[in-house]
Amino acid sequence: MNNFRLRSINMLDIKQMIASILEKEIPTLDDETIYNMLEYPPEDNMGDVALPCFKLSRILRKSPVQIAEELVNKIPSDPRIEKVESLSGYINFFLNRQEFIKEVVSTALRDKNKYGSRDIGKGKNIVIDYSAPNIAKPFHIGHLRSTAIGNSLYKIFEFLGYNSIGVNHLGDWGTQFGKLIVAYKRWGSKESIENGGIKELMDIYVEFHDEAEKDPSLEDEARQWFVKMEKGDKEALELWQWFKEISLKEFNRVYELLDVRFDSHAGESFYEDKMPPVIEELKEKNLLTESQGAMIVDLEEYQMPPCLIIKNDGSTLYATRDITAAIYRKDTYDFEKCLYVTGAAQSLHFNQWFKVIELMGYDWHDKLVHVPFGIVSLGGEKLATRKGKVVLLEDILSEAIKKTLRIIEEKNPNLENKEEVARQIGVGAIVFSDLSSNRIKDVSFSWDEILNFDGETGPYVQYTHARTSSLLKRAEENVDIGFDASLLSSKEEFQLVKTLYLFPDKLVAAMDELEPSIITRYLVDLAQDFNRFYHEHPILVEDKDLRQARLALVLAVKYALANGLKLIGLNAPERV
RNA sequence: GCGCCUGUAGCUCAGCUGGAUAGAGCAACGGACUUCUAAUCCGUAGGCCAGGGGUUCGAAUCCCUUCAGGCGCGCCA
Repeated sequence: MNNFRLRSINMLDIKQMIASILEKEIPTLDDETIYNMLEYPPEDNMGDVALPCFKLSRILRKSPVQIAEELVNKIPSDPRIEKVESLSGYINFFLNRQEFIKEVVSTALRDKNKYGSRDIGKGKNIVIDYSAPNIAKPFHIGHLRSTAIGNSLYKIFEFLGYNSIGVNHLGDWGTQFGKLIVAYKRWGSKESIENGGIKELMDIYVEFHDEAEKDPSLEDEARQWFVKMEKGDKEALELWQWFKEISLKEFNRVYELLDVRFDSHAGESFYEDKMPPVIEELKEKNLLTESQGAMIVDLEEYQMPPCLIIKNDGSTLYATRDITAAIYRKDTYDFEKCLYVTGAAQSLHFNQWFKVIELMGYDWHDKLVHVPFGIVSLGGEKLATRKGKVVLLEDILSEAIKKTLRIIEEKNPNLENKEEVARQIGVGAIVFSDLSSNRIKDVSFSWDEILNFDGETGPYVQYTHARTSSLLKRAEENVDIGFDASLLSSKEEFQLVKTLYLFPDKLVAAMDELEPSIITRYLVDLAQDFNRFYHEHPILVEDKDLRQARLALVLAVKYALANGLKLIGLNAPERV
């Protein structure tokens, strides 16, 4: 999504600052080019921003070492820069630390819970399709990915000024309901379903598949029930509605725990009556061809298998629904982008129907974006609802909450509202873990790993945030931008500020790459730098000026941690 | 068979718009609580960046190729 890409959005952009100085000294290059050549050096003794001169070598026909040395001497002194050095072909810029610290910390203190936010998406709508569980099937660990990634993207776009529209495209239509009706009539009862909820529905669904292997006529029966649903049969629709209610009740319980909300729940059934005109349109545009009794859009020209629109029995498919839904959403929301947060296994499907939208002549086809993620496996095996091989998300969340409560009882038994804090941290641990590696990687579910609260975890970052709160509460004094930055002179403090400085850029990178894990990992870095600082330097010291300066840094970090946590869908409790 | 994705420390992963000695966490071992919450911090150990070619002043990063794993490839979503 390169059209989201911006240069740094920092008010204080140190690369920009240095690029504009260099531009005057290197007339052959514009500041844009120089800007992109600048990098952050790996070691402290190499300064804070560096320009490798190797590429200049060819243009200027001199050795990189020579170029670096000559340029260093030409660069005029600047109050924002402490010194400039040349080292083996690099020009290393050392910032005026005091000024840099002042600027970065003050910005955070001024912006507070808006720190890092922007209005670059002002007036633009982003539709995000995520979660989308199937009715009557359990909400398992695999569904968490779509939910967590989508929810986080929702918040990131909002924070950067877009108007996000969250859509839960519920899987609430299809032949599986026919199967459920058959199963219910044979093995279910009103009471058992009322009591057992989705677990009971799943059990009879699994039973259906077991029995259907022996008796294939059950499949026909199921299909007939689905046909009845489509024809508006009262009994069928009442059962469907009932299954849906039971499922939604449970889903909502999970969404409540996760703090996830949607702006629309228009699912598959919503598009039932909207498909015929779209099919008509496909016909009019001469895109449909008959093949083996079905209607398809041929995509051979584009090196893809055909996109199936209508089955040979006349019923529609998911591509039909997705095409219809996309057109509906474009009409309804006039989106800048419409994101589909679903598994990587569906890539081909999305490429196919995106192409169909293009062939229909819609110029907004390039605003549709599939946001794929890797699969969750369980001990190396794929999760399969039909086999009953699942780990329910609710079970994982409640285990994590229980564990958190035990830790609180042990470490901080006098904590107020333990239950709520335990929920925030327990759930946070799970969500954080799910958002900590690149979306595309497959993950293997492990109880040990997901219930680990040490190291690079949600509880670690939340704990660090609570530390900042605790310090500020104990201090009981006003912290403002009047602090003396020259007192923050240690390497831990400077390192912490350097990391803090990156926060706004990380948000843009996360949006640009549609990758919440960029924020998750950043928070770990920031928390690590903070904890080192915390360990090394007492904050609540006697000296008022020093205390004020350190508290200002603590508060600035607190804003970044809290805002970052919020953007990946976690709470930031004041006390743990 | 064709296509897409992945392969970095024992494990889980960063780093991939090429740049300075490849970084974290977990696990292991050794340290640090009379002091702001030890869900913390410090140290030790652990790498032919899957293999092989190429491009380049410079490759974990780009290109080609081989291997391994995952996923997909017409009436499920």
